[in-house]
Amino acid sequence: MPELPEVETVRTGLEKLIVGKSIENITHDWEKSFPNDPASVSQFAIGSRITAAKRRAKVLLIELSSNYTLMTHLKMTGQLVYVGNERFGAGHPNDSLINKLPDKSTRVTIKFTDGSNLFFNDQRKFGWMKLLPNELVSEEPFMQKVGPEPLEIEFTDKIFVQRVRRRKNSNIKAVLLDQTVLAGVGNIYADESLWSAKIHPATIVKDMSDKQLKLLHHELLAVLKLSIEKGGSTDRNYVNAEGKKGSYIDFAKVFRREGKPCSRCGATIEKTRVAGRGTHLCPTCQKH
DNA sequence: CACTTGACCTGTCCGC
DNA sequence: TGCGGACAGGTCAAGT
Repeated sequence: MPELPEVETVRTGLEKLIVGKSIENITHDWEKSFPNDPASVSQFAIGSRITAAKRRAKVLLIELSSNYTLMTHLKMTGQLVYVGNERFGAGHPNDSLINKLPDKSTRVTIKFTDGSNLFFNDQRKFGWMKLLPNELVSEEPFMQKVGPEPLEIEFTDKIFVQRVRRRKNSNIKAVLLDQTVLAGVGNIYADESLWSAKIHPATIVKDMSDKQLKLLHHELLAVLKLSIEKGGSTDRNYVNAEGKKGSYIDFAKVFRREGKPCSRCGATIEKTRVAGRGTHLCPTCQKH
């Protein structure tokens, strides 16, 4: 669920909430969620200060004053939630998530010297947080092969078309989900952008025109930008760094709207399987 | 090589 | 009510 807009929203929150804080201690309850050498953790994380919160694709890069980075992937159910000292503070009802943490899904707890905490919660344990020297971050296999950031100005429609066409025999949905083609798109924004561009998700790339692909590029950027504006999509688990949900799902045209009318033509939205994923589409607007 | 499928996990929902 | 199975969907490894 956390895709580019969700991870970017978390990043913005972390930048505001934890940059400048010093780490007092880190604990974890699941090895794969925090697979780091304890000696490195005590030497390069404990006692360090958070200097920046960056993002590349769906990966968060929390930089430390020791020139190490806490590289974090939320995968499907990961959450990074900051909890300050005032648990029952203004704007937070007693039953809000931040008053319940840590809970049974808390995998890693980063305690700061001022008594506040950053909790890495992850129900399904697919996510991870690993400590690396800054210079080794770009050496990670994923970072080596991941494609360009779609919202960077250099990512033109020409480059989009060029990169998508490398996968000429695949269906367009699989290509949008391929992180080596472009970074950050997941199931929600693949479905939403294909609806916007009136393209059937199972369309094979070689059967598509440049005009169609350029339109898809345009619609994808619009969808990603709108979602960032709305704080991302909360389908099930996603919350931002303050434990709050995003509202993009209220603006979604097809995702989780199966059985409901298409806002463009009135036909009933369908759910099917494309590229091994649950796929939402309008059977009338999105023809092969 | 290009492309597809299964594994990693837990919680929820649906049918019997 | 309880129980099995399908499903959720990001990424990597293994398969065709």
